[in-house]
Amino acid sequence: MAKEKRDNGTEKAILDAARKVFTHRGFAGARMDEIAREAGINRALLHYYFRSKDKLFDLVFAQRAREFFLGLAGIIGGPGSLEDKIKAIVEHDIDMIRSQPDLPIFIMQELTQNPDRLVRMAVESGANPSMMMKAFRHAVKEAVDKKVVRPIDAGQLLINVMSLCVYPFIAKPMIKAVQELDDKQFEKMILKRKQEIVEFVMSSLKP
Amino acid sequence: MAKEKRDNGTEKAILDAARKVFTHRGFAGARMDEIAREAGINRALLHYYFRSKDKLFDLVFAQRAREFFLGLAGIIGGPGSLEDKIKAIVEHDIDMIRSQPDLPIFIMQELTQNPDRLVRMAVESGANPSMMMKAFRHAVKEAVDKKVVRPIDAGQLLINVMSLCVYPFIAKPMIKAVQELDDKQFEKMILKRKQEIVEFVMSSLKP
DNA sequence: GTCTATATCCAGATAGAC
DNA sequence: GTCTATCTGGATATAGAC
Repeated sequence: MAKEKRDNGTEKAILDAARKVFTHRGFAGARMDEIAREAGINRALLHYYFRSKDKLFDLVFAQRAREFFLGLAGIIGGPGSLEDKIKAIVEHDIDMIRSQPDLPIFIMQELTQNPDRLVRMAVESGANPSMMMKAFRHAVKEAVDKKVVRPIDAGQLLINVMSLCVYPFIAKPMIKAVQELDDKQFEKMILKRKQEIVEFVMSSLKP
Repeated sequence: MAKEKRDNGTEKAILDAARKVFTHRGFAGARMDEIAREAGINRALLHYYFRSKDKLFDLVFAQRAREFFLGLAGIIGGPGSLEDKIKAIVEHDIDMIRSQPDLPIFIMQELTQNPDRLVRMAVESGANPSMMMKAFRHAVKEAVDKKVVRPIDAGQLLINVMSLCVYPFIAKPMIKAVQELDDKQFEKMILKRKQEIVEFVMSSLKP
């Protein structure tokens, strides 16, 4: 198995494993040993590739946060009518989170633990919140002026849409218990939800 | 400082401290040492009172989960029209979480880590999800029959209302960054939100 | 580059004095 | 009941052989 230089296969295996374990357990709950096993190697090799748990975590977190934000930022800040944006946000959010259900809670948990991290990352990535919100506010204003939607605060509306998409995944165990769903039924509920959210929001916005 | 029997003051101080630290850091991130310092005592005394970290955590979690659910269950399962229920849920949720912002993320994180915990606790507490949902479904059906609201799935509606209330707190650091709010402005946004949510939901439900 | 073995550190838990 | 000192286990990190 001896290779000569840094093995990309191994490096990728580690990063994949780290992503999985950190996302599921959080930084404090993650064990280097579990990451190693998941990657099919041993702890020593982990440290050979990424020196420390902190360093590895930083890489993973940055990557995951980007996943979570970048697509979204593009939609919110991009062109299109308000209705287009809302539909695209719902589509994007639900698909993204469905394929990695514990992503949001991971991001939020680590972010509450260390809020400046986000600010630092945002600066580095060159993302521009104020441009993005400006575009969104503009779309809202346009729709209101055209009388296709009732007057509403753009900030609150954006929070509403995100809430409706993300929360069900965060609260999954609770919802399953309260509504007595098994995994299959929960999945079915989520599938209906894209349409449900768009309908719920657009219906609320009718003038 | 020597007392003779179990000191209620100390016990309470410990539980308060544990509640605070566990809720903020999660089980894995919490340190017995931090709890001790927060309670103004030392680690040894912690163990004297509550034997182990696990035991202490179980107490705290059970208490917190009850806080989160019980009031809510009463509202959802209780009497009143659909609109009454919705208003009461929003009122209750926002007030509760405002006074302890990292409660939801704590519950959800620990619950994903160990989903059966909730089921066990529910059984012990005698809570009855199916009765509760039945009452809620009934309220929805009644409102639909009376034509005061459009037809809608009761389960999805309940998720919608909870989402709108809880998510903003979970996503606080993100919202602050994206919408460029400081703490004061965030607080103002939340204050407006009770009214905003009720309006948003009722407006969506119009037939 | 990958492994086994080991060092180091830290956090939970106990012993024993007061 | 409360403290200081200590034990023990587990987890991160390094050394060194292959």
